Amino acid sequence: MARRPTTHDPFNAVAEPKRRMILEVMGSTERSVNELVVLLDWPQPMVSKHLGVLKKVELVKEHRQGRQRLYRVNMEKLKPIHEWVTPFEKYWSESYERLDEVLEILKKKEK
Amino acid sequence: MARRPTTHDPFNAVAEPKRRMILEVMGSTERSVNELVVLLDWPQPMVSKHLGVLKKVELVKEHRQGRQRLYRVNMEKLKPIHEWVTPFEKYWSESYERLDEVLEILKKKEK
DNA sequence: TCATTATATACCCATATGGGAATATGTCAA
DNA sequence: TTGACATATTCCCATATGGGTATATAATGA
Repeated sequence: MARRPTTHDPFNAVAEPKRRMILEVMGSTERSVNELVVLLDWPQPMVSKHLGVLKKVELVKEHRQGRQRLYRVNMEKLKPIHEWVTPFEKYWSESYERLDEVLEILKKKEK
Repeated sequence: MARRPTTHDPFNAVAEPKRRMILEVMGSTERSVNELVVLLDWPQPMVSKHLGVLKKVELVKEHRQGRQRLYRVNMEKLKPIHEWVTPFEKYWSESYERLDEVLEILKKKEK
């Protein structure tokens, strides 16, 4: 089996920095493709293609309006990423690092 | 340019579910390769190869001890992922969704 | 030295990638 | 109908992937 496609899930879709930038730039605002092209200063096909990936994993919702297509971030689909990474957060503090050392020392003393 | 290598950064490394599982299983505990092989019930080369990727992006630290190699999660490298996804969190609550609708209605009324 | 244990590496292959350029589709307005 | 605008799609290619199997490296103990 090869690497899983970028369209397989949000984790893969978001591994590409350009797609993260799109989500950042959009924020909570609905944007047309052209607005994004201007804001990001990328070629239009590039924006469309990345939006296509984001749409397939439902990280963005598309809404047609005349000849424009308006996109907005679907925050729900970012939840799993947040929920996966958050449990590790409790080990980040320096105090925890020190606690860890203390426990190691105590372990050795027990012997 | 092709897709960026899995070893390019933690975002790419963690896009693979098996590598996320390794980090979950390790938690805050130092583990030898064989312990992981037993805990995960995967072929040993598979574990080693995924650990190799995680090591290259420094998501794990390696510590040799006799013929064993002990690995532990390097929580620091997970921070950027947490920090990237967290700002979107404020838009997750239902109340915000409703607020958004209210604002849309107000906008229409202005016209 | 040799056998054993612990781990890493090499080889194979089908598959998707992202960028660029060109072109297609779709929708409006006159 | 025709042209202009907005967006999507197609074609190209070098490159890395993850799984499986086999083998290499490294460290230990007898």
